[in-house]
Parts: sequence; structure tokens; C-alpha cells
Amino acid sequence: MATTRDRQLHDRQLVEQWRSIQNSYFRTAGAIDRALEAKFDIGLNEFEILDLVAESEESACRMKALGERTPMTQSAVSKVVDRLEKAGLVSRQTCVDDRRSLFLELTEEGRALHANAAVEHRALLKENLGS
Amino acid sequence: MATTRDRQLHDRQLVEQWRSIQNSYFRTAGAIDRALEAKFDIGLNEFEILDLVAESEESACRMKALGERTPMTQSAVSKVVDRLEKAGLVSRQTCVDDRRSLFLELTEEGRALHANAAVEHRALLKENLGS
DNA sequence: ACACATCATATTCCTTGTCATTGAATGACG
DNA sequence: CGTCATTCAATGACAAGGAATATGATGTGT
Repeated sequence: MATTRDRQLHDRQLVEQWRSIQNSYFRTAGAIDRALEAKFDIGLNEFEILDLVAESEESACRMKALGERTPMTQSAVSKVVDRLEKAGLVSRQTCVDDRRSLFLELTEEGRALHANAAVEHRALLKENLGS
Repeated sequence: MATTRDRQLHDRQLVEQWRSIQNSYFRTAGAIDRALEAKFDIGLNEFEILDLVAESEESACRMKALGERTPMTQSAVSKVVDRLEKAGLVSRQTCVDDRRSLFLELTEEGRALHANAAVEHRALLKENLGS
């Protein structure tokens, strides 16, 4: 039977596990964000959207699909795409089949930046996630 | 010797590992945040500061010390404490030895709220972190 | 005692995110 | 068709965080 003391110990461990997750998450995200900002002038969220668009390059990428692949809100995604578009890295293409939807495409500049930034991104992941 | 193909595979795994960390971090943090907000009207960051203050109850807690225990910025901590103070949950005590420093104390109300909120917090951690 | 670097915290300004709402397009069905 | 609900995306109002800076207190060297 579990004593009060057991529960307190267990709680303590849970909290420590959680803090350790938080720390490694923030450490990693922060390091990547700063590096990308410094070298490519784009933030982590922007890179991640760029990365998703690059991934689905073959199958033309709807905004909707992006929303399902990141923890970001729909409106956050919309704004990130705004910035990427203003920076000339992606373009929104209206879709004839369903005119509510949009397709996203990398511009040449976007493709080039992504290629370079991805190298940095993977390197920092490797460094921070160990393995 | 590592082929190009090997590197691509490895990168893919890294990225997937990272996305999985992100998802579980956001899922957990989001769940806790919403629950605390709904039941106790305080956000996750506020609870975490409250939790740290409660922990160091014996040894009176300087702002500085808080900053070292969370991934939050110094200015973020300062603002979170503002809100906690406005909500009547903690109080800032000026420190006679070094008048740059502050000590934080839970008010009665803060101690009570923390006790209840902590139960919810641990339960959600358990649920989300598994174990 | 004075000038100056350093430290703990607060504050300002800007960016980004969320929530709620909107607008437009589509689908479902009598 | 005509209505009504639903879907996709954008927007505006607002809250929260970060960087840089301000403010005030301490320490240090001379």
C-alpha cells in the first residue's frame, strides 16, 4: 500500500522529470533559434514551416496540412507564412479546385535558404539531442 | 564509411525525434495551462514560479534564485511575480542585508492555492508523462 | 571619500502568439 | 435552386515574452 511518503517522492520525481524536459526543450529551441536568426535571419518557427513546405514539395502543400503537422495555431501559421512570403521565401498559390484553400511553394530563394539552414538545423539538433 | 543516404536517414530520424519532443512538450504544457487557468485562474508559468517559491519556503527565496531555476528570462520572471503579487498570492519583501535583492513569500492565499493547484499539476504530469 | 564597474531588479519597446471573429467558398439536403 | 452548417484562411484586439536599457544598491581601487 502506498504511503503518503511514497506519493511525495513520486511527485518530486515527476516534477523533476518535467523540469528536465522543459530545460532541454528550451535549450535546444533557443540555440537553434539564435543560430538561424544570426546566420539566416529567420526564426525557428519560420524555419520549421519552411521545412514542412520543403518536405511536401512533390505533393503541393495546403496551409491546412501545415496546421496538422505543427503544434502552432492556425492563426500563428498564417502569420508565419505572411513573414515568409514577405521575405520572398514562399509564395501562396490559390487553388482552383477549392478556392478556400491555398498551396504553398518555395521560391528559388526559399529553396536555397532552406538547403543551407537545414544543415545548421540538423547539426544543432544532433548536438543538443545527443545521438 | 557513411554514405549520403545514411546521413539523410539519420537527419530524418533526428527531425522526427525533435518533432515528437515538441509535440509532447506542447501537449503537456497546454493541458496543464488550460486546466490551471480554468480551475485556479493562473497560468502555467505563474504556477511554476509559485511552485518554486513554495519549495524554498524555508530558505526565503530571492528573485535571482528563481531565474536560475527556470528557463524564463529575468524580465519574464519579474512580470510573472508582478501578476502573482497583484493576485495576492505572493509578496515581495525587501531585504535588509542587500537592498537590491528581494525575498518572496507566499501569502496565506497563495499557500492555499498552491496546495490545491499542485495536486492538479502533478496529476496532469503523471497523465501526460506516463509513469 | 570619489569615481567606476558590477549587480539585482524593474521597465520600455517591440515581436510574436492566441482567441475570437470575419469573409469567402463549399457541401448537404429539403 | 435556397437555406443553413461547415470549412479554410486572414485579421484585429489583446496578453505575454525577450532584448535592451534604466534605476538604484554594492563593491573596488586609489
